[in-house]
Amino acid sequence: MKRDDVHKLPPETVGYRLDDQIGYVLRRVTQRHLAIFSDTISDVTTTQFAVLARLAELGPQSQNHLGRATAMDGATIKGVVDRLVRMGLAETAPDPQDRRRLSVCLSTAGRALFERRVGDALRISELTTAPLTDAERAQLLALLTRLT
Amino acid sequence: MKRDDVHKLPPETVGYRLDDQIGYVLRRVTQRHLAIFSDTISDVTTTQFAVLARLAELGPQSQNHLGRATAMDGATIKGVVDRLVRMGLAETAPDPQDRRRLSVCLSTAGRALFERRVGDALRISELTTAPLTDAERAQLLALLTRLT
DNA sequence: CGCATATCGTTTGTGTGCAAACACTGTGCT
DNA sequence: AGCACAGTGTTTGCACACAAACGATATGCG
Repeated sequence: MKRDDVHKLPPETVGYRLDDQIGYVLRRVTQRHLAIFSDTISDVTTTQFAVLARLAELGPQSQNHLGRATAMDGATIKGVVDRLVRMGLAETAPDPQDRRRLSVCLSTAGRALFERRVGDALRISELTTAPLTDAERAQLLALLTRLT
Repeated sequence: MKRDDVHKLPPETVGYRLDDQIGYVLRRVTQRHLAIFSDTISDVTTTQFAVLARLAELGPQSQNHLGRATAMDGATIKGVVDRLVRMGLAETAPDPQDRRRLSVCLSTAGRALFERRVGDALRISELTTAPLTDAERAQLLALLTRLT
């Protein structure tokens, strides 16, 4: 780095290594995880599966509430729900109690798909963390959860 | 969960908690990191900054090679480079040696921006991992790197 | 030399994600 | 009753991210 310094990196840039930045590493790990997911579960995406899981867990929800429960903003959850409805995995209905709300629930096919794939979903989490021991796995999850 | 089991979660779904799945946690941590980044550096996005950093580090690169060096596929790196060029932060030129290649390099403004923001970028990584101690920070990065 | 193969860049289509603006509905307060 | 305010859903615009298909160019091998 001292000699032949063609690109003239100034002193300020010393100490910055892209590969050590948490954001860059997060992006790369996410990429690998998404690849593992789509290799295993090809009918829905990660976010779509998250919505199915929450609906199975919580039952019918308003679209906005569902978005908060799955960490998606209004515009995003709308797109996801629209696609799930188009695929016949979810159904929507206006809420008679509150006419602002759009109630979202699983269809029979959606529930069946979720139950059929839950095992695969658990295996995907294991595959993603396969290079780690069980203890390290738990540690990683604990550390990441604190950054939420 | 035993009584009044309206949503009839079958035995298969026992043991699946969305909040414990590595993919879901990764997505949430990434969301928080992106928010911190754009609060601190508003002129470029995380991926754009990664490209600037690599160009500063490696010098002029072909577009495809630059994509591999920043973990982006061909379609993605093209979009990022196009936007950087439009913003005047990068420049492209045909490679005389290999006419398939499009050589990409930093502009003067691009280099200046990178040097001006490197300190902020480091601070963003610290802010993102602020809930952790230094030891935990290092541990997290080491664990994540093994999942690349 | 000529051809198979690989690489490079581009385009199109689909699916997240966020910000901002908008219309409509509910609620609380006066 | 009336009005301000908050919540809900929708739309638009921008920015990744990947798959697939395509044309152009390079390279290696017979």
